[in-house]
Amino acid sequence: MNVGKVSRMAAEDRRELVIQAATRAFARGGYAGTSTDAVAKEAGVSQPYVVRMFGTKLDLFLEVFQRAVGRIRDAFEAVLDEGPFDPDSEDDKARMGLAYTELLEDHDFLQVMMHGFTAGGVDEIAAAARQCMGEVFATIKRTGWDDERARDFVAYGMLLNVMISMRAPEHLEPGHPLTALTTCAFGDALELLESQA
Amino acid sequence: MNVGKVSRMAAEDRRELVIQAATRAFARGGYAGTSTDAVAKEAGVSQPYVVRMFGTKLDLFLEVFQRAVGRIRDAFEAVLDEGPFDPDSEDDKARMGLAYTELLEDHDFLQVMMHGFTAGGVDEIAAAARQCMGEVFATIKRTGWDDERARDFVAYGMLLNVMISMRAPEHLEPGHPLTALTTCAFGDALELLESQA
DNA sequence: ACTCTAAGTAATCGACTGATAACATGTCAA
DNA sequence: TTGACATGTTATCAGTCGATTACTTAGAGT
Repeated sequence: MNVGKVSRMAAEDRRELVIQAATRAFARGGYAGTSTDAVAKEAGVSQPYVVRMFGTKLDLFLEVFQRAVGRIRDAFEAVLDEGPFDPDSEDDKARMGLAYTELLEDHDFLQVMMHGFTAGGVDEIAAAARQCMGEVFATIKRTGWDDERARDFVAYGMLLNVMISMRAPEHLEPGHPLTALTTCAFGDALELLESQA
Repeated sequence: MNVGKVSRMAAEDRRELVIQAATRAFARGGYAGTSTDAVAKEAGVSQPYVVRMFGTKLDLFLEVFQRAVGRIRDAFEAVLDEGPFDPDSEDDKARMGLAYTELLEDHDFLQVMMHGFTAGGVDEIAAAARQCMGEVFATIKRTGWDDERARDFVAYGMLLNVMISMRAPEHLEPGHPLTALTTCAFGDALELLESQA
């Protein structure tokens, strides 16, 4: 009987698969709230295999977290690399915003990112969060924006992250005060989000 | 031998004491990362007593979370209640900002708030987060600001919360990209924060 | 002084957690 | 074909978790 039997796979491919499963799992429960067994079940492998592949649960989370933030940084860098960027152009600013908006489709890694940012109680996670946030800010500064403008851009992104983490776009009750904030914050991107809630 | 013996106390007072201890504990570890025993030790009572006082750990967290957000809402309401508020006045806007800045001294309840906002994986916490965020937004709207201005105000607050959660103000390394963001985001309030790090 | 209620603890439970060790097997090179 | 290594699993463990039960005792009211 080999029902459900997992076919063998190159370790590197399997690792990739587990990281993506872990992203989904950690997105839901955060670092402390997600067991290595939950990750294993999500990935369709055994729990000890997950642990042995990454050493410890903390190492796994750090890898998942750094990838999540890296994906955002890459999206910004792609915009900056695709041609000259005018710091005074509203169009170019919109291009940066759009790059982020497109990422909103995948809730998982945004939530992982927020879990990492708020896990100040675990020293190694907090240190990684500061490092990653610094890198993202450095990338955004490549626009030529001054500190204040870059700061406001990051702040707006944080608002979107928080709203997604509390699943506001999936709960647009008419008349609820939060609905005004949600529609105002997400704008056109809202339809994009509803379709896959 | 009655060393360390806790003197009796009215249940209401003890409850208040446990809630404050729980705020400190949850600020560090979040909901999933904090045991009821950790709360009990912080409060100086036994673990079963903590559980029986609040029913479940979830009920305790919800109470702590709602108090934390309520404290912010109250700070804003105090500004709005102290006299007429001109939505076009930069001074009045600064008064709202200052109300928040003053709260930054207590990291604990800000971190609890962020843990609640990002705990989307626990339905009841996410629902409470949406409710509380909606109330805060409704309060801010009492300024007379339009949605966009209120949204930007909230966004800025979220950035500060995130920076505090990752303990950026305590790690101002010269040359690190994050340092620019931190100094730019906190401004004068930074000295206030360093002194009690 | 006595009693009765409310404040608080000790003991304990089954479930779960991350991690380790031992074992099994598919697959590729020779 | 066969052997050896990489890919996986099963079994297991000590520690921790939230919660329940049963017990203790301080202290207000009479």
